[in-house]
Amino acid sequence: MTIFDELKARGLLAQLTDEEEIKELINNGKATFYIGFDPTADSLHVGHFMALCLMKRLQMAGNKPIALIGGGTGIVCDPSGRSDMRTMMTKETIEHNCECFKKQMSRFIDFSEGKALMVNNAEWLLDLNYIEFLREIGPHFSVNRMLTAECYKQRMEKGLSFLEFNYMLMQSYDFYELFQRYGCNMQFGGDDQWSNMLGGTELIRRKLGKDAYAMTITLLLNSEGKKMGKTQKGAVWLDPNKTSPFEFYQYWRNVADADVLKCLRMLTFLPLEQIDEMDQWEGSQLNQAKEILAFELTKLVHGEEEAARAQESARALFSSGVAADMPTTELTEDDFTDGSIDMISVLCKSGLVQSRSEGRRAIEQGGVTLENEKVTDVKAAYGKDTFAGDGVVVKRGKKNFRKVILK
RNA sequence: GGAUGGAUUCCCGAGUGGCCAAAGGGGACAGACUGUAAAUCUGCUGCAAAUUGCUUCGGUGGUUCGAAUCCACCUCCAUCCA
Repeated sequence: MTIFDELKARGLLAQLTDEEEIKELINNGKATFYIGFDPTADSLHVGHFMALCLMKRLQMAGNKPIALIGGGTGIVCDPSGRSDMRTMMTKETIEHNCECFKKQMSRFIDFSEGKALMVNNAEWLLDLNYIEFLREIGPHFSVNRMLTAECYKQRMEKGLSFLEFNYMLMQSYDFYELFQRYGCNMQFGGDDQWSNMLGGTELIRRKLGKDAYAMTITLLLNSEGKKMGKTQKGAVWLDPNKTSPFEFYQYWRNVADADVLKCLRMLTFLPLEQIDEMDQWEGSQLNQAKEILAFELTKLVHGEEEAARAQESARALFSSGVAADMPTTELTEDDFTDGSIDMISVLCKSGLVQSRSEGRRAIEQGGVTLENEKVTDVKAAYGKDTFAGDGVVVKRGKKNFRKVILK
């Protein structure tokens, strides 16, 4: 199976400028392609993960990836797919974020011996001269055309600043620069980037009379049509300090039935035949598929050892309610008044609840257990001996565990 | 620069002097049912020393016994005109 057919079979491809040409290029390892990453946070998240996988897949097929970090574009905001304006970040923050991105990406992509490149568009964007830019690039963009682009259309309702409006020009200019500097002939990106990407290929054609290609990756949406990789706490990060391997594992372990197969296809490197086989599974058997998904992804991001640990913890927690390896909170002598501590304080200390009110509520609703015993009294209090030795397991709801131990 | 409309709790959105910690919906959280899924049902959703008290309706000041609500100024947003 060629790389192109595989990408297609995995459902990764959304829109392409020229299917035949692109097929030819990537199947023969002749593509030098880039994907842009906006440094909006100090860690990559699941949304970027798919792009990284794609880069890896194409690299394995002999193509050369360029990871473009938006150190320059990050200063303005991309209006695509968002309904309000992003808050502006300081240059220092952006630089810091770029550094973090670099480290994380090196884990996935082989940057040795020029097999891949990482560049920052701050290099050429920051020193641009406004008048020159207008003169060189401005004439090639029609405002009328731009306004018909879906991403701007939506923002016309809510308001769109000139700053954001320029994002397309900058992204197009990036492609133009990369084409000239590194012979970059293809751009990949999220499906919401389509119009920005087309801007680039057109700019190259108009300025240089050469062909360049663009291809978008299907956005990873769940069955409800929402972007995956988001939780109420925010994004699911690839940085283990921001999202622990266990939480990361649990996120995938808990995806809806309807989404498992799609995730397996799009995100893992498991052979398609194996995935097709799982497609036959039904009902509770799908639970196994979820375990596989969670394990595979955790392995890719955090390594096999961490993945195995997360899996073991999860299995133990959900079967017996105890696991060797789980988040632990240490209590000190000071936490005890008159030799005891009340349950609500324990919940707060362990971070299982945000406030005492929330803790009270959780107990009232029967959502709190200590060593698998339901806590029914809001005022329940415990002595030091309860937490001595190996400590106790405190549970809030079904999926929030914490070991609490006396130091 | 001018005119008009607007800013309410995580989000949408009602409230136009006291009965307002603020309707309704969404989301989140907890319980039941399950398979760590979905759907459904129930509860719950500012904080705390918890039948009470404290802080919150863009910001600052004012009127009033009493303000999310009235007045003044300011900030931001949208629409129209230039």
